[in-house]
Amino acid sequence: MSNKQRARRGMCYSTPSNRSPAGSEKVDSMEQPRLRISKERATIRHLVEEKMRELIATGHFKPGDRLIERELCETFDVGRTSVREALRQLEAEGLIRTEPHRGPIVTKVSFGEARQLYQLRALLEGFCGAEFAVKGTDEEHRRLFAACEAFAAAAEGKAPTEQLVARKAEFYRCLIAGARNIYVEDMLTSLHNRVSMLRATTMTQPHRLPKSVEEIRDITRAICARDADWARRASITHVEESSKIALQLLSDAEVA
Amino acid sequence: MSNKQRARRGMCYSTPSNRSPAGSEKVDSMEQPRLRISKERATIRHLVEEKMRELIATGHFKPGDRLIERELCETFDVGRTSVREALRQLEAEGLIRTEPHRGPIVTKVSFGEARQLYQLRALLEGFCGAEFAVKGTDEEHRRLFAACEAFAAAAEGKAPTEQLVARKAEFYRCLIAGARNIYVEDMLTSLHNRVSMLRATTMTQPHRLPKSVEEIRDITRAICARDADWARRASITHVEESSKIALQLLSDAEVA
DNA sequence: CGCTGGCGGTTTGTCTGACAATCTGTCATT
DNA sequence: AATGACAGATTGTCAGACAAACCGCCAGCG
Repeated sequence: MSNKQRARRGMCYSTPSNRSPAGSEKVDSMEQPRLRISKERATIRHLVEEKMRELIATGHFKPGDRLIERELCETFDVGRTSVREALRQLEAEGLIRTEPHRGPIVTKVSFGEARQLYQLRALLEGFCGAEFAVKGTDEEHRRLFAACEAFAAAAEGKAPTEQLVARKAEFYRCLIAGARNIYVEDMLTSLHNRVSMLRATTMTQPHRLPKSVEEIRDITRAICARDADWARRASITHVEESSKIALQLLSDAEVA
Repeated sequence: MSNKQRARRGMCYSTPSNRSPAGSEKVDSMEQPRLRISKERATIRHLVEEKMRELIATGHFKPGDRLIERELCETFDVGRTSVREALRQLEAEGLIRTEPHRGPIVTKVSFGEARQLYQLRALLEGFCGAEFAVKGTDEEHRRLFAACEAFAAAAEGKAPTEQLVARKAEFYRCLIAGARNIYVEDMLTSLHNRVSMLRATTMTQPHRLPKSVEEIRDITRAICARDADWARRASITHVEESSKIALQLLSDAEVA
């Protein structure tokens, strides 16, 4: 029960310890053309946070589930402090909801709310597309194009779902970054987190993949052509198309 | 130093305890025509949260200031637990920023970021305006109109700044609610919090008031006329106009 | 038979005290 | 003057404690 704890304590909350067994060569020397070594948030609370986000996104915790502090402490083998602070963060992100004195539950997104979610997402991604088209550097355009093709290749090559999700996430990272607006970035990331929660309940439907690929290619083409209006429309269309399917599945699920 | 603490503890964080001394009759029977008794978030961390939000918005804590846990504990006379959890919330809202082992500081918004902030705000408020115009009920329109006139009256009657701010906030509450989109609501609220932080550093400039009133009236007129496009443009214009002034002041302040 | 009210178990909200890890500024050493 | 080490301050985290609120259950009462 507590020997793991003992083990961890003493060396305390140091994540990056003994991950590279022998030396510390490749850790932080030459690498990173950018400024600052990778930020590597190593606090326990951040790890818990991230883990829980993942568990919610993958459906391990389902909407409506109660999250009991003590259980979480045992699961992650950390103290209540860290768990509670992570919960506050997730609460602010909207992934969980806390009723005073009843504890946190995974947020349940109703049909109407899902529609609102997609509506806002369309607005913001349309904005990103348009801004990217206008302000993006050639380098960013190249990167977007590469991400797009990587996703397409994975989709056409019947890659495992997990990889598809990763590639698509990468594409979005590029797209969102292109807007050069940190607030939009934050908010879209938050929205995407909630969408993946939805997706976990509705499951993905593979038959939309080809269309999805085509839509994403269209967005990419529009942006690379620096056509703001086309890019906006293409981005919006993509969100609307996927929202159609998702909402359909959701309403089915809600009845059942 | 700690007798206040002692005093509060023992009866602990019970706000409504022994308010009715003898019996427990009147506790929860008839009252509240609305559904649910007022939510009354009585947890300490919420109070701390709110207080700190206010202190940041009013400029008592200025961008760049370090917030030291122990000091906050003493200031509010609460434990570290509550303070830290409140900090996590504010961090997620973007009002403060925490560097892993250096503690939280009030977020500093650069000129470029401020521009991004206003840009996004224009997008979202334009959306609200348009949606409100289309979907708003007559009742909501009436309420918006009332809020608008209340603000105008306060502005023209040289009311104290505090009241002006309150009235304008009320107007925005109506406007934002009209979009019937909880996500937009959350995000705009968050953006507004950050804007008030900016405003605290740049101060308000009274000579813009008449124009501001006119812009808000225009928004209201457009919405009540159910003209979505007009409403969007009017909302965007209002944000852009105030952003001009704010950015001007900000760039002055940044040099100094 | 249905409702009321009390009882106990569970969980949260909060405080305290402790300690390692990290950061920062200062000061002595070279 | 640059460097490096030490001390003080602050955060990150844990464990333990306890009041308050919630929840389900069961008995008693009309």
